[in-house]
Amino acid sequence: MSQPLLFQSSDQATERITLFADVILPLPLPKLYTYRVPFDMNDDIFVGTRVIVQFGAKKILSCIVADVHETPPAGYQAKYILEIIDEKPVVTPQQLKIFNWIAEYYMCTIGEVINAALPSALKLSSESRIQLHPQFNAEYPVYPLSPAEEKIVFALGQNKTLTFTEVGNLLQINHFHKIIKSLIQKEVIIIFEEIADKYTPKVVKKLRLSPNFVHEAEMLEELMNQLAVRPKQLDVVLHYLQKVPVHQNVHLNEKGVDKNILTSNPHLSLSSINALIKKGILEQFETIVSRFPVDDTKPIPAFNLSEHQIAARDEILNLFGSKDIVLLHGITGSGKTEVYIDLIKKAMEGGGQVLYLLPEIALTAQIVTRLIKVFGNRLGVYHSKFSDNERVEVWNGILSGRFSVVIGVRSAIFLPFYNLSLIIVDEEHESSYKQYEPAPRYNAREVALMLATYHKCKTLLGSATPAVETYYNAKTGRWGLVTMNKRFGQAGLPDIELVDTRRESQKKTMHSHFSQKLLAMIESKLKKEEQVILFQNRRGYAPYINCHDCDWIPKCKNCAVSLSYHKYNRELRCHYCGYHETMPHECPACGSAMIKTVGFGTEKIEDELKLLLPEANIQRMDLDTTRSKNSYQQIIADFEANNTNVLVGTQMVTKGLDFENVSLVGIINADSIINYPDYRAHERAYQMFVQVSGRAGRKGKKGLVIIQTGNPSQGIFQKVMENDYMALYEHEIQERRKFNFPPFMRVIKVTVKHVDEKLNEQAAALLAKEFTDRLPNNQVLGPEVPYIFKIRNYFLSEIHIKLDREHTSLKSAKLVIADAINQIKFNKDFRNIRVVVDVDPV
DNA sequence: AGCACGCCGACT
DNA sequence: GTCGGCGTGCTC
Repeated sequence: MSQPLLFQSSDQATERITLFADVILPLPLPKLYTYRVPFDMNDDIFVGTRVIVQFGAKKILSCIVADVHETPPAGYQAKYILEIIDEKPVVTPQQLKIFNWIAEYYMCTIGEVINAALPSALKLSSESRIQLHPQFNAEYPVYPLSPAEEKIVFALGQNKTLTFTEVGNLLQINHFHKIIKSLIQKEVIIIFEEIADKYTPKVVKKLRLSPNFVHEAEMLEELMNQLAVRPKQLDVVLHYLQKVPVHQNVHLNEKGVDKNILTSNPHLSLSSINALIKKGILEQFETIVSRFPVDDTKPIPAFNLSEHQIAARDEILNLFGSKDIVLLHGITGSGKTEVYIDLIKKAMEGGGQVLYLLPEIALTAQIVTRLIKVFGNRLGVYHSKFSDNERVEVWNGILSGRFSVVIGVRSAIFLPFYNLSLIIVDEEHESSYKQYEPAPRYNAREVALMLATYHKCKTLLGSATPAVETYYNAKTGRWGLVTMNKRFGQAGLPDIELVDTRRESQKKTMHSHFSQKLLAMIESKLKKEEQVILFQNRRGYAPYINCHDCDWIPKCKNCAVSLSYHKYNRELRCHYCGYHETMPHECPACGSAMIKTVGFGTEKIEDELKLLLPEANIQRMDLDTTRSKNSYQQIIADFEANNTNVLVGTQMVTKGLDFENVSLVGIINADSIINYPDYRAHERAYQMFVQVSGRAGRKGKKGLVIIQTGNPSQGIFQKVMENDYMALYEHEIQERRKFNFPPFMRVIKVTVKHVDEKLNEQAAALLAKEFTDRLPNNQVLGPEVPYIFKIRNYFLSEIHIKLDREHTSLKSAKLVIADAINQIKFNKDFRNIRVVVDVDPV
């Protein structure tokens, strides 16, 4: 790693060079801002450190130093940097390069990238607070105060300072701004900005013997004699000495013992412990500890790779000799994870860092536990459900070299690696690697590849069902390709059976959403005490409800969608903006009580199955049941412990989980997965079917998959049942070529939003025309009104630009697009349009 | 992104 | 006649 630039050595400090720093503010601003470095900070300012500046009239913010130079800005007076937060950079030079690349490639600002990249505890921002005016005398106010003002003055007397939100809570009203204004005028209070450090280290209370008793052996002995009359206290000291053998090594006493080890011991009395502290025999102190417990005792256990795994690993290593990127195409259950682990070990032996990316829903406790067993405390985990303090510790742990492997979700690509030697992108085809809202709309897989080129390291992409673009690159020889098509262990691939729900409906053998066949199989598996997973790719109870008499359908008032019915709280809810209302008892349009639900989600499946199989223990796992960290763990633990017989869920049940006792997987409604208006619909459906099927029958037992569909003759099922990825790929790549989709063209989606439908339409049409005129060698499609044409009261139009790389440079095309968008805002009718650019949308 | 300045409707 | 709505423009 290159060292942070020292711009001036301390012995030259007397020369008083005037320095300026260009900083990146964590805001969507198009450029950097230049601040002046106070002379006394000249020796401490480095690229990548955080500094505190005032931005605007009052806001105080932390930002990242991107450059330090001696060029005074022209045309304005630079403000001074107020403070330098970090002694050493928290952002590495490689990161700044990558961040700039992301901003350019995904057409957003560097500030937006920084904002997404830094854990929020590293982003400090001031908050306005009020306190009493130093000259204010509560006994003799100069001006009379209103009751509300009195209340604030009283609270300030107690609390010294208040934030605006605290004032709001205190007065129980929203319009408190004028009250504050009035208090300032009356010179009762003053406003100031306070910036608080958000990262709080974890502190534990510890106990040790007072130094008096350990310096000399006699003292300790004497203490024991003294305590002979206090057997309970003696007991505590003896326990302490057992944990900390001070008599063997005096220096052990310094580190003491965790207080709760003594206090939580049921054989020791709390009051005796406190008495010893009071008497000064024990001394209490605090230390800062890691949130990731250090455990050096675990050796890296050896495990044996199978013949096929060794072959795959060697092939990958061999290909890395000539290629920087290798695709590992391994069927579900072929044991890709062990290959990854082996490669990670090898990379670590060379002293490099490793990044192992997984999609959010695949980063489960199961995989983490497995990796901890191998890598112990050298493994950092970066997950969105982690607290901010934990994220900061991972961030710092990488900077300090404590962690050399990180397993993480897409945002882990932002971490401050300085010496990557391997990146693994598992489930490479997953669309959740792409962030859609807010900017940066990046794809972590693509950023990972760029990260690898900056670090000159290798990338391994892994999937059972690679994205068509990825496979194309591998097949054409640009990237390496390694295939694993044997399942690890004895188990073969599961049997897959189709059930024609349309025919069963005609025969009247459907039990609501369950075919005769599926229901019978569930019952038979449960009888054998085996477990079942049911997959339904839609949460809630029903996607909409409908009045039987007048056809009324409740719609969201902010979005062009019908409201989904959630039964557990009798609520109608919009999945786009969160708007919700209670489920009406009768139709508000005609008064009829005949309201029926249409379609179904996981909640309804769970509900109906409980009626059909009252004996079975059924659990549901979807976004609604896993909102909190523990609920997710609980559902998994219950299923693992066999307390649950049937698990009903969305995509969440399909990834990262291995359950040994699952012998049946049911896909309730395959058609809802296939019939999607998108060029990737088939690819995605195939990936999902294969992924779900992979949950059936691991470890020796052959599993069964039942797919329910109203149209079993569709070609995709044949490919799924025969596990024929190649057929899927060949079909898809031809379609892509024929209709000019990636990888043959680059797609940029431009969405125009406006509260006024007409203006939105006009602006989009104008923009599309501008694109067409200025990008003559490329295809501009639209504007089109999307299926959901209004979200959060904004009307939408979409323009798709397909860039032909043969004729246009991506870079210049993006400049043209950005310029056209800026141009259109000069027209004052269109000043209020919002334009969202999505590069490589998924 | 905030925040301040600035011009048009419903209240004392 | 004022308060206060949020449109618009700026922040080194």
